[in-house]
Amino acid sequence: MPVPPPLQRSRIFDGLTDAEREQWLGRATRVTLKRGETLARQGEPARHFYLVETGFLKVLQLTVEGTELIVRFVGAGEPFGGVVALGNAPYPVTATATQPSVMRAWTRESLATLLAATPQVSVNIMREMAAHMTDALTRVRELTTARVGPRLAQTLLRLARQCGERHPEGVLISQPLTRQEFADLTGTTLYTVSRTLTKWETMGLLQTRQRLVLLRSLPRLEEIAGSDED
Amino acid sequence: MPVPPPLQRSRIFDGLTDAEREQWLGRATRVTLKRGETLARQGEPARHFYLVETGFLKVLQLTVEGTELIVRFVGAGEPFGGVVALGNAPYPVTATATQPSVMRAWTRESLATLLAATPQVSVNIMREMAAHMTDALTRVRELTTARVGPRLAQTLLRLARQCGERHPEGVLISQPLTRQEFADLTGTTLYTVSRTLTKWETMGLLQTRQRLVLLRSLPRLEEIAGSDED
DNA sequence: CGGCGGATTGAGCCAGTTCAAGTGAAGTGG
DNA sequence: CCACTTCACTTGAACTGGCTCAATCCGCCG
Repeated sequence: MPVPPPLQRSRIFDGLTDAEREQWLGRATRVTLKRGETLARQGEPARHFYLVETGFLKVLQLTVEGTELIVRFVGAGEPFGGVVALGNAPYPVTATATQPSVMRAWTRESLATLLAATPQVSVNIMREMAAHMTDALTRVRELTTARVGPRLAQTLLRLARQCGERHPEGVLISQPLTRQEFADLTGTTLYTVSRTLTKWETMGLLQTRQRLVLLRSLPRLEEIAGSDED
Repeated sequence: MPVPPPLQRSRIFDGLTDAEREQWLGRATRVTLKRGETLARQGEPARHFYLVETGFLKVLQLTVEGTELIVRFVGAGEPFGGVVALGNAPYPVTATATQPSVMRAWTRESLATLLAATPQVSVNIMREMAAHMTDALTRVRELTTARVGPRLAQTLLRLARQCGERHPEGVLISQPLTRQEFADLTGTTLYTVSRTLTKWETMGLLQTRQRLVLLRSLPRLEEIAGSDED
């Protein structure tokens, strides 16, 4: 069986030989998720390590009071649950499929065995974690300093990086997101998002059609993101 | 030579035999820092992995514009630079001693060798990272939802956990911090911090003397931290 | 068609920022 | 030992970004 392309390219397997990659994939089981199904629930024991083969996950953190924080999105080739599956901590977040998705899953035991054989993968997992850490700190810094405008611009640019698709007239954010979700990601209200996006649309910076956003001028958005005005 | 107590207890060495611990410490060099000296600078190649033997580090992230974010404090027994020393990424943060400090340092090469011998340590390092990740996400969530009062209370409680000292009348935050630093940690201004702390002082929740803060009622601070009022 | 989830837009308001002035404690150098 | 500077903190007063609430609109689906 040929290895599916998105998994071939996964940065998790950087530095491995094809044989080693095969060895990993051979030990994995397949999990399919319908749109809206939950892969892992915050607080449950972390029994598996996952890699997205196709589809998209939304990672949430919930508070005791019920407010939720969108932590990140996980696309094809990206891992989920790497750290916790090794220790025996529960999942610190909830992961839900935002579209029909196929995952590869490894049990804690397989993971431990495979990591012992190919320790390079733990370095790769740590690198991913470090990147997420940097992202989280960037969000903290933005929230403490920047105004809403620049923050929203940053959010759009980050999403473009995470799930952007080339498009004749710019970059399309391929995930359909509601104004509320943009607001959650940016740390504001859906009203302010609506007003700001409308303003930018009239300025020709972007275009929205329903829940999709097409960025038409990355440079000007970057300019806004870096300034302290909007 | 006996192993110094703070390193004995370090969670980084959880699950290791005494012999393995000795093996780690035997490969480490000692670095001493004066107050204000910088151990690692953001952007420089990460050549070492460190463990604090005595003292205290302040970890900062700097933006291109020069604003700085206090990421966390690192006390005795805690590691610094764990992830990046494995990949070959540069340090994503700057670490400065806030008091005279002694560090244990391992080169990338030693680290790789030792981790191969005692893989449990990588699990421990990942666990630390996961904890920091959770902290960062908690900060993000607070910044997007909570008012200043609860956030400041959370900051005080977090500091108490990170560097609190038992004291006859409560818990003393052992690090001297300016109002500006509290403001940076909380995501507000030094003026608001000053006003809020003054108010809480008159309510008997805490006491400040110069740059030190003594928390006199953790339960009431937790109550404020969890509410959406102040 | 009506119902429903999402988006827009207007108006008012307030938490918290900003600016400004003043106090006090800790250095520093003559 | 005392003037002078510096740094941290407090407090008052005014301003405002963006939140809140409410009304309305739009597109989709059964």
